[in-house]
Amino acid sequence: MIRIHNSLAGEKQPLKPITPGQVRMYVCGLTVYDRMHVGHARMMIVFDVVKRYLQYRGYRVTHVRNITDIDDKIIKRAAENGEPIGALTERFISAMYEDCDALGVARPDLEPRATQYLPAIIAMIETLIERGYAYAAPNGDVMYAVAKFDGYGRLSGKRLADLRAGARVEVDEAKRDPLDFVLWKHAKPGEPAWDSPWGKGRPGWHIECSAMSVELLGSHFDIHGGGLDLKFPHHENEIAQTCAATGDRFADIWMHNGFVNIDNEKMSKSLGNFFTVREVLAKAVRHPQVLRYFMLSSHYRGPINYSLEQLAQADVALERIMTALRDLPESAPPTSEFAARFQEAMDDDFNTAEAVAVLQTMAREINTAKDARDEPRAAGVAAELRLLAGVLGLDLPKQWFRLGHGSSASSGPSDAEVDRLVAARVSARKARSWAESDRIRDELAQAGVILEDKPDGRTEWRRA
RNA sequence: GGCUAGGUGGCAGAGUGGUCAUGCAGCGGCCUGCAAAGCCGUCUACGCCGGUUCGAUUCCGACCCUAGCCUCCA
Repeated sequence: MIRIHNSLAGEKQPLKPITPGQVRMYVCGLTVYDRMHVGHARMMIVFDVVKRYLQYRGYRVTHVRNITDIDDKIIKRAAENGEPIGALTERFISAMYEDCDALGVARPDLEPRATQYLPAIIAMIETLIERGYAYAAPNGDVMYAVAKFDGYGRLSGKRLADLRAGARVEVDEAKRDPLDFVLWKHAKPGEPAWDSPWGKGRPGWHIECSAMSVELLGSHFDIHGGGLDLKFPHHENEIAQTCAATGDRFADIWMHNGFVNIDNEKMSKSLGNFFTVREVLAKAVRHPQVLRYFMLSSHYRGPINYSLEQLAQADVALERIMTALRDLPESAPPTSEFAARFQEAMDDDFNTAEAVAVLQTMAREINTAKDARDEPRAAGVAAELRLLAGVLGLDLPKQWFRLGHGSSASSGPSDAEVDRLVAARVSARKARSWAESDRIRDELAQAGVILEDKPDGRTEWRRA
């Protein structure tokens, strides 16, 4: 039984798919006007792992992740660049794929874009007006009348009165209630616009997710996810829109991943304290899997503090697993003694930190078997380790030991040169010329290459 | 001000009413020509104050502190 923390209930609840054996999940994706940063990467990785694990547990998963390809920031950025909007969004959609592919984040099953769903969006707004939940404002916008929806605030634990009291009220003549939000924005001259019953304009941000999720998954589905910052108002508004328009329950479980912090402050565009995935992968880690391991080593709901030190720790920890797996045949039949503990951890609201601890325990078991010269067992546990790591999306790259951290790999000697020096040292050791042997080892150490002499006379090397 | 999370050993980070997180770092040992890797052993932990309990880091209450949301944001 998989239990998931449901933001709507404030507690863990058992996953009970509406259709047995099948999980339908909608995750709010990106607004494509810039490169992904590490915070986005966390969301991508978290729900990638959710999907992989549900599949591992035998569910068929339909994973929808939208792309917001029209909104104020996109329009603004395109204008700044003097670039057509379509060209801008295509560029950053490609960039998103590039980053996700590097991180091993699987593509969603369906990836709707707002601009492709205008009819569904407009239809939903019309329904909301018909049902009295929305109104056309004098300025041409269409607004959602928050007060009309009974359950407003349930997800985020807010009350309308509190919201009004604490509101830094933006005076907007078009709104009957300061908390009302826009469903349809009338177009200003020069802005991209679609025809609608209310004149030319574009959809508000919240309505697109309501319309697209209902269109693709129906008015009642299993999981709706996204970053914690979307809980209010975005998801609150989605619930208000969808439930009012369909009369159905919408998502049963709401999942929110925590933030990536820097110096204990949220990483975000507005604070300017963000690192893009591309620069992190290029400069801060030897392999994208290090970033994934870093994300997995703490719980998805809590905050995670981004720093080079933390990445270095993740690197060392992942290397321990790589080292255990080294030199073992991949074809061995896997053991099945750790899956239960792994599964117990993951069943409990996707406790990847605990799951990773199981992986580390397996690494120790492999090393112990190696020490005991029990190769079949070492290979068997290694095979199971690979299997379970795969469920977390860790693919354990073969080239790991050649990679090294950034600088040593790029500026040091080539692999061929290292191989040559290592061979020379093996000869020296055979002749018991320890001075020469140590000289070569020191030379390589200077270049960031660490040697390991094996009991059988071989010498392996890796970059630090 | 309202609401929501959280405060765990040198660091990171899980978890639990009474024997183990896990990784890194430290210390002692084994292994090694010496190393490296690995293995074994080992060390100071649960913000503060009360309460419940045979027993609380784990439950309850107050307090202090931190972060987030209440405005676009994964």
